[in-house]
Amino acid sequence: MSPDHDHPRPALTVDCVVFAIGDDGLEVLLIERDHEPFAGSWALPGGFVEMDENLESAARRELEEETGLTDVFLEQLYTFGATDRDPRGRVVSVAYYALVDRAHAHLAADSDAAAVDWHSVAALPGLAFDHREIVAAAHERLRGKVRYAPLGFELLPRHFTLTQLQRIYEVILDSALDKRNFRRKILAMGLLVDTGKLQRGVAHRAPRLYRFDRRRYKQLERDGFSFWL
Amino acid sequence: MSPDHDHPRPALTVDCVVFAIGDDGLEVLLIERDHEPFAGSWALPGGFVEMDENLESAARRELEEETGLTDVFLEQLYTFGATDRDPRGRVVSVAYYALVDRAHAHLAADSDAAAVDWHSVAALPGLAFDHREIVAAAHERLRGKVRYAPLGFELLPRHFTLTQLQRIYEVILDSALDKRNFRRKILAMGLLVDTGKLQRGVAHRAPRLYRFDRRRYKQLERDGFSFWL
DNA sequence: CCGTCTTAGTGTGATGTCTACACCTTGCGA
DNA sequence: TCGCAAGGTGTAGACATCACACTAAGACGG
Repeated sequence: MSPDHDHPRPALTVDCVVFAIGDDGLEVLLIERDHEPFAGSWALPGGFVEMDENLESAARRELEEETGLTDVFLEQLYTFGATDRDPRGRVVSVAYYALVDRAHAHLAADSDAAAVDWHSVAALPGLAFDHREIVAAAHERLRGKVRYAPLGFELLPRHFTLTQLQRIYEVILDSALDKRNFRRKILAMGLLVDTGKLQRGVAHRAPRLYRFDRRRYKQLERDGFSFWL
Repeated sequence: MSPDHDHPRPALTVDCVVFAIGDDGLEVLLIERDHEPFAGSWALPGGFVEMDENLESAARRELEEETGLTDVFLEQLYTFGATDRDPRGRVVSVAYYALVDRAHAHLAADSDAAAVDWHSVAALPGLAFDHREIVAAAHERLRGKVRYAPLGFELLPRHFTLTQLQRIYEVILDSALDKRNFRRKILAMGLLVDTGKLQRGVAHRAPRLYRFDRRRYKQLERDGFSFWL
């Protein structure tokens, strides 16, 4: 029994805005489209939702198929449904954004795409569909949410230095932060654990490595604590 | 040319969580369903998206058809797509939340609904589909966002007293606020204009009426100001 | 092995923000 | 005109934020 058997339905897709921090600041993962429409253009990884999978599963599946990425931080962003956003007809797209550690994200282009690559958010190429608008919405969400949710850690490896973490915030918030104030504040939250290890192989004094204590964060959150940078 | 002509599509609906402040605190507008599934249950106003309307238009249309409400503050909340959320088959729903002034919202039940009425969020009846989950998500969004966006004003008439405004925040944040501190802070933002009028017909000293200066807010926002309560 | 280079790591004082708190004023209605 | 109920107002102490500069340690090259 169909809910509206005599009723035409929009097609439903998911799209993923994958962010990472690179040498050029904030970057987004794009694929080069192989097929029409917009063959040859860069676009967000994504595709049609299957009938037997929920939306987040569809986003994760498409992401893995088109870029090789798995086990990433992924959160629903917004649903885009302008009637003219796809030249093929009515297509509504549920957009997600993901955060990954660029250095540890090993990419694998898929048959549907000619290429997969990182692009600086500050200098995007022309994008297919309304994908530029989707990236802009994701960027804004990231800027807003990074201050009150522990998102920064998702862009780093499990063990990281405070300087690396500070750089994440400086890139996302697009402003310089004071080293001493930053360290004091972030350590005062009690969410970072000193692993006791030092970063090796750098041509200067070796910095301490920390990790984010997710368990403790969830605990504190339940008790009414809120992350604030 | 269909984007996926041989591909089955989920049905697509919109649902609206309409909030207002009533005597019992935060309230939500529900309709009593006339038809199966869930005939007789309370549910959120909503319905199927037409092929030639965008998502927000669909939400506004359904809201007007089922409750009579027009010109409300409306913002997209989240898209719910669990495969089993509708017993009729695969239905994905884009949820919106709306804020209205309960005193000035004149309701008109529609043919699709046996009744339309306000219900305290603290004591909801059993709801159809996953609508309880949707209300919970909307409630959480409202609690979070009311602190950094000027949403409170949407729940009041154009002209309001500071005590009315304070009550809005107390109800939503579920905590008592200090009168002097609240007034100082909210007036310091420079977003309220004293209309020069007084509220009449109350059995005590007549309070001043203010209005929210939307134009000035947009101006300040562009200049990097951010609302904060 | 010594010097140089580069980033790590650390404390304080001044300034602004937040919090807690109590009383007089005003308008209405009895 | 008296009582009632909410309106409207200031200050001091605690706390958080900001600006700011030097020494420490490790790597590398000569």
